[in-house]
Amino acid sequence: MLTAPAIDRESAVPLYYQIHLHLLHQIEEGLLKPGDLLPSEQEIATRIGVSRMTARQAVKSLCDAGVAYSRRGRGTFVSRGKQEKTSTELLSFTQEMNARGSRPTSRVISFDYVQAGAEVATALHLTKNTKVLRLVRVRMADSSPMGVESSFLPASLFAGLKETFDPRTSLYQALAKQYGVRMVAADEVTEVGLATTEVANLLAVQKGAPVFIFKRTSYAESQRPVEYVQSTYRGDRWKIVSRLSTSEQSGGDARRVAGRQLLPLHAER
Amino acid sequence: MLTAPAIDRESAVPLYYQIHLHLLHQIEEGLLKPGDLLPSEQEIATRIGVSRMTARQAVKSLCDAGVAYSRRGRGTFVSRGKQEKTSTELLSFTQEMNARGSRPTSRVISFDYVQAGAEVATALHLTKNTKVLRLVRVRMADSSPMGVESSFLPASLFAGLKETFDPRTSLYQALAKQYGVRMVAADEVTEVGLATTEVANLLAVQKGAPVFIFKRTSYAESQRPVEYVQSTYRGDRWKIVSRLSTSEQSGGDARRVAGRQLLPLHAER
DNA sequence: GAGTGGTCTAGACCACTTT
DNA sequence: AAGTGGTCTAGACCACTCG
Repeated sequence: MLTAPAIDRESAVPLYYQIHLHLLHQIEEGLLKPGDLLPSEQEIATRIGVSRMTARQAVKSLCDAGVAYSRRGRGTFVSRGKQEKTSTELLSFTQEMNARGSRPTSRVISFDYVQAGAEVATALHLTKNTKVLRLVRVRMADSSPMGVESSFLPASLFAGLKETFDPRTSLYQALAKQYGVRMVAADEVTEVGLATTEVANLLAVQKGAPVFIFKRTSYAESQRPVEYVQSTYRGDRWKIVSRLSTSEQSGGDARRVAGRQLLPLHAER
Repeated sequence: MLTAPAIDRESAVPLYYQIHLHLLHQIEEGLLKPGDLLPSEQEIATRIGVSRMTARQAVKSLCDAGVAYSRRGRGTFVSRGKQEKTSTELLSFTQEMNARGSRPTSRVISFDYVQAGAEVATALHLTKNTKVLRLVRVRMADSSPMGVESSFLPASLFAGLKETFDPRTSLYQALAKQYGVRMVAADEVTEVGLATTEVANLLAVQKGAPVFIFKRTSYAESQRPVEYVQSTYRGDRWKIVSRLSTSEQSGGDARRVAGRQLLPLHAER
């Protein structure tokens, strides 16, 4: 009933993406339920008055997002699973907490220059003892501590950052605005560990409590590593939610991760 | 030098995918290094003699795989990072270990019918106490225990499986062959925990050692949940490696996971 | 046989980046 | 101004699935 009026050819938003959003909206509203058949590419094309390639691009982007999946000769179906909010967000603490209605805050523990140790130097492709800027923050949700994050940045790349940056604000925004540095990729390693005495005090847990340990190296324009972050998050407050889907391309057993979320746990025990 | 001869128009392999493999090969061979510019879509099209849309599809599929990334007005660049083997495999214990040259084996602890508890019943959309088939295995690499996996399957869906299935072989292959059941998606939750006495004995670690806890629900044709797996993996032997890339589509701060691997750790401490 | 998604063509215009 | 990727068109043939 509201297929045609939902599309605006004058809009700056690409047609295929308008169709994408339109279908996604119908799924979120429950008009299309998991397992339901989406309109065929041909039907979308004729109903909305676009070429089939454009309709196809819209459907393809839904599949890429893990919201639907296609079967040759049969059609495209709505995937099952929590379509809670956007499903491909990840790991930005502030965004994540805002999306869940908690108030994210940070307590700055330290913001200073230190010499790179072996691990930091390797990650940032520096030589040991090179000067790096260190920012240690306790991440809190509604004044309850959730994790500790230590960020390391090459001091040479961001001259003056320590003087101009307010460590209570967004580091990523500051890097983009002041230095034109945009992150394009990151490698992240997740391990498990036990809370040390120091971390236990900061996070208000028992020493020896299980914790997530994240180590992330972020790259600008995929060339130079510009940030290394070590994070320790409370194991009793977080879980990682992944949505996996089988890879169709060129058959086989490979899988890919369609979406992933780091979620707070219900408070227990 | 070997652009044209690498493409075979008579092959059943799609043109765009042949081009994808061709470029990937050049990257793996080091002819194209991280940060290097790929040939433009127009150049690929004219050099190989395909339409630009086909060349574009090849480049797009490389970007989808996290191997490259595009910048409007500038070009498409090779991503940095480990292109070790295929980068989008995940979590199939047997594959993972084979790829790393370890010999994967399993020790079957139990293979029996049990009544679904609350957690299993919820995950499989059954009522509590429904009969389910349970398969508990210790996963080993070179005879060293790496994790414990408990699989639960609705008994009603797989009548006779207990009698015909050899629990030392691949469960997924058996489901596909005997019941025509193919998994299309899965939801996975990763938590951290401490080894219980029972798990500690099976995994040969100290009680209270940190462990990964995976809980995965797999769906057939994205409709019915057909398998629920609880896994406990040694925290001193595994890490999760994720490759993140910024999402381009319609600007914003969202990220997506391009690839993920569960890797064994070097034995330490 | 009718309908579906998968692939492919040969053009086109645009916004953006670099020279 | 030239080159790039982003989008879009209006067709086409194919392999596959289903009734």
